Amino acid sequence: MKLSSRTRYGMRAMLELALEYGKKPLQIKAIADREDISNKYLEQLIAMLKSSGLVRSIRGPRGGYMLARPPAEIYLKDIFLTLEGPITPVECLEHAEYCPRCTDCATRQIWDEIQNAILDVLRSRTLKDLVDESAQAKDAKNYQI
Amino acid sequence: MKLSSRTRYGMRAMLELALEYGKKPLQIKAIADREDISNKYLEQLIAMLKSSGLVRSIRGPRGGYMLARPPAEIYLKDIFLTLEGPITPVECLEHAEYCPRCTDCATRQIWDEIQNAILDVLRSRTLKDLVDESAQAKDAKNYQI
DNA sequence: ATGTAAACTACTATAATACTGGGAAATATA
DNA sequence: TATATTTCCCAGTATTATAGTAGTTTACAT
Repeated sequence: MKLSSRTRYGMRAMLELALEYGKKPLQIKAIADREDISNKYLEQLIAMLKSSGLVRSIRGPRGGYMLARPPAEIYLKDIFLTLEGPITPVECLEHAEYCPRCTDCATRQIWDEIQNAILDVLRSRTLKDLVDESAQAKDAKNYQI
Repeated sequence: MKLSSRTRYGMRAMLELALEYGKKPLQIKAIADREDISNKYLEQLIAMLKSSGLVRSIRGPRGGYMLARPPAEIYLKDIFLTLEGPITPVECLEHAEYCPRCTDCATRQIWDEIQNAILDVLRSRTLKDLVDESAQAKDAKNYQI
């Protein structure tokens, strides 16, 4: 039950874009450097986020990427689903054709609950929440010094 | 975010054992047949469950497997953790050494919440709950006919 | 003694992940 | 218009985990 690097990297990249929202476009290289992610790999992840409509891009010099909408309108669920794919612990949750195993149904309920528990977390938060938390964390750090 | 077959099979096998609790030991072959799981593969899964103390065995003819405790005392969390390993979406949740990425902290909170959401479901249920649900499902089916 | 069933060890195919590399297309700037 | 910059697109690869298979040994009820 580990998260793929795809999703971890992608989520962090989206947070970087959110922190820069309203300013100049952010280049792959800049994000990759800040987040210590392989340039080329990140490029592919951003492509996924772009094709799902979460990110826009500008080509050429001074180009880069930016969020397609304000951070407050981008739910973590959308980022997650784009990168990690559908959250379906078990096949028969999506394709509920005839289930030959009677004992499977009882376990299936559990997988269903888990799926919903995960989705609840991801639906309750937007990128703005992450931005705010980042700012708070930074403040707390500064006070410590 | 898919569940491994290991965990799906294992959970179903445990439910079979729970349904048979207090009766005669259940053989690998019987479970594998009922749940349509590879004999040899299931053998390995049961071995994991045995070494984590959830299952006992009797060798030789008329032997087989049985739950080590009553179904009501076996939490799904224990089965899950045995088969799926620790639920750690992100490394730094377990090994919280110095985290070099400030933006990672905000995302980390999310992974932590997800982890807890999953654990809450798995801690709230025992095998007995699954047995009861199975019985109910069977009843409902009989009424329909 | 015989057959049954668990226990142990080792091997293997497949698929997904996490990359790397090369070039083509767009575009701001000089 | 030339050039440098940056996205875009396509293809290849190493590593790893998963989901098995196979064969042999050990325990034990009859």
